[in-house]
Amino acid sequence: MCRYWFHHTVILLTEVVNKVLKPLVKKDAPMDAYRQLFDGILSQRLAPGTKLNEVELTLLFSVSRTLIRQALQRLQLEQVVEIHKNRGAFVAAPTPELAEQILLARHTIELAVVKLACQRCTVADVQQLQKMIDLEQSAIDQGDMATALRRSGEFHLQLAIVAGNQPFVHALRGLISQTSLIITMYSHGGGNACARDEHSQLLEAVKRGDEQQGQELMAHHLGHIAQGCDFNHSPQVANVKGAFAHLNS
Amino acid sequence: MCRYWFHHTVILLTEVVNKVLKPLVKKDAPMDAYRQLFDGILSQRLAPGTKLNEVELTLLFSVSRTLIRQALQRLQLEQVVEIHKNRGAFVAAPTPELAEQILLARHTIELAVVKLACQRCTVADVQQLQKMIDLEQSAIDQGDMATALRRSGEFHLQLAIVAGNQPFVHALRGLISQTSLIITMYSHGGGNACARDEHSQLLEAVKRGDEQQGQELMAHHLGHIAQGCDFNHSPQVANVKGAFAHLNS
DNA sequence: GTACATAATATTGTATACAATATAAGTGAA
DNA sequence: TTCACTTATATTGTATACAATATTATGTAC
Repeated sequence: MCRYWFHHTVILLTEVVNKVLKPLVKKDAPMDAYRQLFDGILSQRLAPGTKLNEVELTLLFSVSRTLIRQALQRLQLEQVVEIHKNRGAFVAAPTPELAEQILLARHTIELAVVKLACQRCTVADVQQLQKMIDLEQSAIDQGDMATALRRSGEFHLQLAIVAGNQPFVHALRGLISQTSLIITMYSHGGGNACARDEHSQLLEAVKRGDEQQGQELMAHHLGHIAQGCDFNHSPQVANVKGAFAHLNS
Repeated sequence: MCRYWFHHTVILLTEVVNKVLKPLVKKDAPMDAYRQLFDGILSQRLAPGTKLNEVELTLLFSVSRTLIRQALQRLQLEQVVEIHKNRGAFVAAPTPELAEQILLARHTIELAVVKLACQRCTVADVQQLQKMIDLEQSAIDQGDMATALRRSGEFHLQLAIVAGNQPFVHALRGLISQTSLIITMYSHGGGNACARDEHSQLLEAVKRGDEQQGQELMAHHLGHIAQGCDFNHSPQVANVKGAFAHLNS
C-alpha cells in the first residue's frame, strides 16, 4: 500500500514536471537561434549582404557556435543566407535575375496552390486566413511595414497549408522569404499599400471556391510585387549588433 | 637578386601545391558524407525507414559526428531523411498521401520547366541531355535498375537547369529524390521500362521548341510513374552496414 | 608614400568531450 | 510467467578545444 501511494505520487510528480514545468523552462535553443535570425531577416532588421559573424551571434543568443552554425546552415538551405567556404555567412542578396526567377516560380506554384485551396478550404481555414489579413492590416495601420511584410508572407504560406500540399509549403517557405529580401532591396514603396485589398479579394474567391477568379487575382497580386520594384537600386547593408539591439536591453 | 629568385620559387611552389597537389589530396569531407548517403538512398541501397546511426556512419566514412550530423541535417531539409528529436535520423518513407502530393507538385513545376526549356535550350544543352539519356539506357541494358533510376532523376534535374530557373532546380532536387523513394517503396516494376522512349521524345520536343507537345509528354511521363505504383504495398527496410559494404572492401 | 612580403589576429572548419535523453537489460513481486 | 520498476547501456544534443584558413596589421625595400 505504502508503495502504491509512493508510486502514484511519483507518477504525479513526473507528470507535473513534464507537462507544466518543462514547457516553462525549456529553451529549444536551436530553434530559437534559427527563429531569431529568420525573423531578423524577414523583419528587415538584417539587411541583405550583412555578414553574420558566428561568435557575435553566439554572444547575442547565448548558445554555442554549434547551434549557430546549425541555424545558419538551415537558413542557407532555405536560400535566405549564403555561406561561402572559409569566408562565413551572409544574408542573401538576390540579384535582379534571381529575383525574376523567384517571382516566376511563385507564380507557377501559387496558381496551383490557389486552385487546391479553392477545392479544400474549410470554414475554419477561412477564419484563420481572415485573422491573418486583419493582423497584417493592423501592422500597416501602426506604420510597422516590416511586420506587415512578414505577415503578408505568412498569409501566402497559410494558403499553401490550406491547399494541403506539403512540397508546395516547403518550396514556398523559401520563396516567400526570398521575396521579402527582394522587396527590402528593390521596392520603391507604395506598391505594397494595396496588399490588404488584394488578400481580401483573394480570400473571397477562395471562400466561393472560384478557381478561375482566384488564380487571376493571385497572378495580379504577384505581378504587383514585381511592378513595385526597381531593379537598378542597390541595397543598404546593416550590422548585426544594431539589428538585435533589443536583446541587450 | 637572390631574394627575387627565392620569392619567385616560393610563388611557383605555392601554385604547384594549390593547383596540382591539393585537388588530388583534398577530401571535402562534409560533401563526401552527404554524397555517399544521398547516393546510397537514391541507389536503393538504403531502404526507406532505415535508421541512420551516427557513430556507425562515423566509422564508415571516417569523419567525426559533426560532419555526419551536418550531412543528415541537409538531407532532412531536402526531405530525403527524417530526424526525430532525441530519436535519430531515418531514411524518409513517404506515405501514399505524401506521394500523391509530391507527384502533383512535380507535375506543376515540371510543366513550367519544360516550357522554359523549350525557350532556352541550346545545342550544347541538347547534347548534354542526350548523353544522360544514353547513360540511363546503358544502365538499363546492364540490368542495373537502381543506377537507371538515379540517372533518370538526373535527366529531369538537368532539364530544370537548362530551363534556367534556380528555385525550380532547388525544389525539384528534393522532389526527384523523394520520387526515387516512392518508386523504391511502391513500384511494382515494368512501368519504368518505357522511360527511355519517353525521355527521348521529350528531348525531341524540347529541341524543336514545341512547348505544347513537350508539356503533354511530360504530363504523360509523370502520370506513368504514378500508374506504376501500388500504394497498398509496404516497404522493406535494409541495414546501414550492408548498404555500404563496398566501402570496407 | 607605395608595394610587397611577413607576422599577428580573427574567423571558420573539424574533432572531441561532456550532458541529456532514450533504449535495453536486469530485478523482484504478484 | 508477466508486469512494474530500477539500473545499465547506447544514442543523440550541446559545448568546447584544436586545426586550417582568411583577414588585418606591421615592417621593409624601393
